[in-house]
Amino acid sequence: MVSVQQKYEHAVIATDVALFTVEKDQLKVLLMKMTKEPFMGKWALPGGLVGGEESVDAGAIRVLQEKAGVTNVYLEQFGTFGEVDRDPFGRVVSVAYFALVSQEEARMHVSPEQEDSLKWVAVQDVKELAYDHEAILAAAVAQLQTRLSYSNIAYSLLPRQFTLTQLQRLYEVILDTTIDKRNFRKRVLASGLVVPTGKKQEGAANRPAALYRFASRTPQQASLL
Amino acid sequence: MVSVQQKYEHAVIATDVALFTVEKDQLKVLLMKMTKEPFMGKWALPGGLVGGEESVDAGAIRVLQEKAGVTNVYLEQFGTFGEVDRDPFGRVVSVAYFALVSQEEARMHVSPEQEDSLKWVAVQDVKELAYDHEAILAAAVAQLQTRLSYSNIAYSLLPRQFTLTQLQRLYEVILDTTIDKRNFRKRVLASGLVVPTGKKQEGAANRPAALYRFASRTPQQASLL
DNA sequence: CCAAAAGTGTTCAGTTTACACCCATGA
DNA sequence: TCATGGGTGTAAACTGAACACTTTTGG
Repeated sequence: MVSVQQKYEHAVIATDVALFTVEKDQLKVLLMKMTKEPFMGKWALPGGLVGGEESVDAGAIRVLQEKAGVTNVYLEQFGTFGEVDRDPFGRVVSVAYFALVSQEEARMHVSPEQEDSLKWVAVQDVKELAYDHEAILAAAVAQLQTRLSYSNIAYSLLPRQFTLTQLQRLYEVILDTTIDKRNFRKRVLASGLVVPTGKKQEGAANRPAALYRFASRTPQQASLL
Repeated sequence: MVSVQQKYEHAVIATDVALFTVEKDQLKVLLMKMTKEPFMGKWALPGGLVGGEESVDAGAIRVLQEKAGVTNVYLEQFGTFGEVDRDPFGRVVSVAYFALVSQEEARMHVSPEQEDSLKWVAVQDVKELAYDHEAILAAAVAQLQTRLSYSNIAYSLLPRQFTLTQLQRLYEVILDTTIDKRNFRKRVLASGLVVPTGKKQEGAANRPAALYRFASRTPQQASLL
């Protein structure tokens, strides 16, 4: 498995992962602070080199585990970035993924005391990332929007049980639109992808909302809207 | 630009390109015959290694030029295939693209006498390709279908001037559906993406068809249907 | 005059949008 | 009792789908 490697100039393969969550009506992405030159102090998407004996997908899963402490999340490859000069360190081609976690998982794995090295940033507030990560992030957001519109992946951004208002806000935040409440509810329930649990939310200073769950928590191509 | 390369195990980057055309009411893809073991005699998508000083996109353009003699075509990256064992030759990660040419260009660059090493095969007749190219081709076709539905890229599969029936057949062949003629014409003309040239086809044993052209021959996101 | 493909409108059903008020709870 | 978000239906506009016959040419 090494015969090629003497004969050609090589590129190193890396993966970068845009890990998203939705919190406080904002789409947020996990960023890490770079500790080495030439990007020292700048923020970047979590990433890492792919090992010689692991698949690229496995590399992305490992990066998520090692850098963000997160496992078992929705993960989707959306593009490969291969400009010669994208990494001043050498010839590195990056295969980019996006991943989704619920707000609870997000908080569980990234503690506030890590804030100096690892933090959740609202996508709209992201400025100046290392490498070509601004372009990668922009592509990740675009892909997330498309995917949300054509699949049930919203399940991976919400707790097991949720209210229809939570679900609606999720769509509004990610797609950056507003949706009519009555029309949204009609369509979501008619789709059959979301079903009532019979339970109600407790403790809010208002009428308690009915709780729903996704009929299936495996990715499928079908629109809620 | 080489500092990384002593420290890690590397993968070699390749690109594979699914070059499509539509001919005789069939979606066809260009295949090459492998001349080396372990795939000698098998057919594969044109592909090649990416050089150390060229971007991955540039590599794909070069592969198209060198292997198929084709330049200046619509080219889109759609996925990266990174299983460890996908290439028995060594650790090769492949960035996959699809490309589109009109039938005239297809014939111009691939002559019938090359048939033993290079040929156009109807996608539905493709069997057993080298490497993981069956999976790559399947993904390419899926991406082509999606893209055709949401953009004007059909322009790159047709001559500059074409009849609406040609355009409709193109959609029917690629999307594998049938479309109502009157509805199709209404929508295409209403879209404004296709405009009449005022000319008519000559020489057919039937009523001559009006010739149309695409208002713009640069890719844009907008649906004809 | 025959074969072949071009060209052309209308109706109906289903879907999408817009829109405003009462309800249940905790503080 | 007030503030907060939960929950509900209908009418109008629009969009998509179905459908058949006449026209023009070459042979």
